[in-house]
Amino acid sequence: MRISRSGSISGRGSAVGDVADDLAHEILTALTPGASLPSEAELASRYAVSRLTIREAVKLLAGRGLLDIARGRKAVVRVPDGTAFSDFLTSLLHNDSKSLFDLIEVRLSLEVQSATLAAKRANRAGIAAIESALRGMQDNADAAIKGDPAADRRFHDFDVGFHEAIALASGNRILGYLFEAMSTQLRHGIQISRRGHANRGHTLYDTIAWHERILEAIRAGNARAAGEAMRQHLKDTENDIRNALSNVADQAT
Amino acid sequence: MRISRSGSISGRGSAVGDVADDLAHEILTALTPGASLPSEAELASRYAVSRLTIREAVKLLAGRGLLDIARGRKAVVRVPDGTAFSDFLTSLLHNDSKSLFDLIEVRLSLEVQSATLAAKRANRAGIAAIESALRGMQDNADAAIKGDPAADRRFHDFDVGFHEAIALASGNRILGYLFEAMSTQLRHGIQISRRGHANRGHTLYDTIAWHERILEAIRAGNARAAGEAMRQHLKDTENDIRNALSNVADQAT
DNA sequence: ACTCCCAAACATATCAGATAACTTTGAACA
DNA sequence: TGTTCAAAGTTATCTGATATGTTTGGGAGT
Repeated sequence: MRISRSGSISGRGSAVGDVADDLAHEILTALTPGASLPSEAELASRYAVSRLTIREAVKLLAGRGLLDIARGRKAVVRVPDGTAFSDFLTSLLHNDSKSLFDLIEVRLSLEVQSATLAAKRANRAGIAAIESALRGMQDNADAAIKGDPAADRRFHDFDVGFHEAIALASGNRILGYLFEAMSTQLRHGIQISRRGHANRGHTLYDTIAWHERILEAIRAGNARAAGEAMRQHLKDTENDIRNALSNVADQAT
Repeated sequence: MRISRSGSISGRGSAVGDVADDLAHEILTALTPGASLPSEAELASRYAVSRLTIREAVKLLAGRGLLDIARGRKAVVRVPDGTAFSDFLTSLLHNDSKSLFDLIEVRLSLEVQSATLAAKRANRAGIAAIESALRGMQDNADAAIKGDPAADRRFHDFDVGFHEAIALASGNRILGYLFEAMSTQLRHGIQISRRGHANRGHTLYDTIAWHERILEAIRAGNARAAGEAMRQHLKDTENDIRNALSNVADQAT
């Protein structure tokens, strides 16, 4: 079986491919996320193929991220998210550290654009979401610095949430999905970066200060300033990650 | 079955998931693209499961774009490309025209970065590839303008090839994959854009002129100028697409 | 009436064995 | 040497059966 350029599963003479194509089309056009597919038995009789063929087609679509499968339950149409892209990245990155920095480069570009667009387009709700994430960081900073691991994790989650809120406020759905996928992949890198923070004497308050600056620019509708602040913030983060990685390398030798 | 955050297929209690995870790991670490997987029968005995279980796991990985399957042949490890991401985009875009412009926005950001990085990093071979694509456009422009459809298609292909060569010359593999995936999705939009060209009195030579400017900046190692030229070129393209779409809408009414 | 629990119905997960159809390979033949 | 073709290898699909998880509706107990 071949996956064709159009994204369809070439099913010339392949029952599984035909069924998968048809199901994919139906999922994308007629079904809403959260809806259930008919049972395997019903699909089998509808397409006049065996249950096995249906199962393989459904597996194929699950692999593409269109369906969630669980034992005892019908297959459920998946809410679109960045997972498929994240899987794609996983297939490319493996353990390559160059790929990590490639990814950071791409993220920088996309987040700068997110901030720029957010400054132009964010509505009240979008700005409120960004503010709320920032407040979460502020509320947990003290405890995190004192060594409370739960607060530390909350701080980190709000940090990611801040960036995600900006991606969403950009009004560009694709940016949102890409952010989600990349942030999954970067989670490891970010943890390294926070160790880097400690090494460089950064404090969580520095991070907060950067975020405040970004938020302020977005609130003021200053697209250029928002993008530039984001760029500098991420450049900082990138440097931290580089330092942390070289420290790890040093300790290894 | 669930797809977990790490991109692995959660196989808690699921034979298919376990096998798929293990195979995926082996594919990514031990096998090179083009290599064949063992036969289903051999895998079945290796994992001590039935052939069916192997088949479903393989289907899952094929859906994720890791394997190519064909009847009568062993499954082949796929050369990484943008297809998985392209499929992902397909599941998001369907027929939404807003999504098309979302995509154009993202592409602009990524291609500007590609041009910027290419100016910094492109080696002789990379620049030669860009030049070669540009030459292809120049060689086909006259015939294309005179109405030769084959030359017109070649011109278009070289146009895409020019942008792809820049993405590759950026030295960032992820940018290359993303470009490939997005260009598949944008093919339709680009065709509309070329109709827009005609409407706005643009000529293919204008396109060539833009490309020459971009190439010159890359050759000179002027990152800022390369990025800016690319940005303006794509802004132009975006406007053409907008005009073409509104023309289509006008004709429809 | 209301709540809790459990068994039956439903649905997926996996196995086993068999046939069909396609690809590759190597030996026989011209 | 080159071509043909049959056999072996491999995937594609079907049928039918068992195991295991989920949902649901009715009955027991309060």
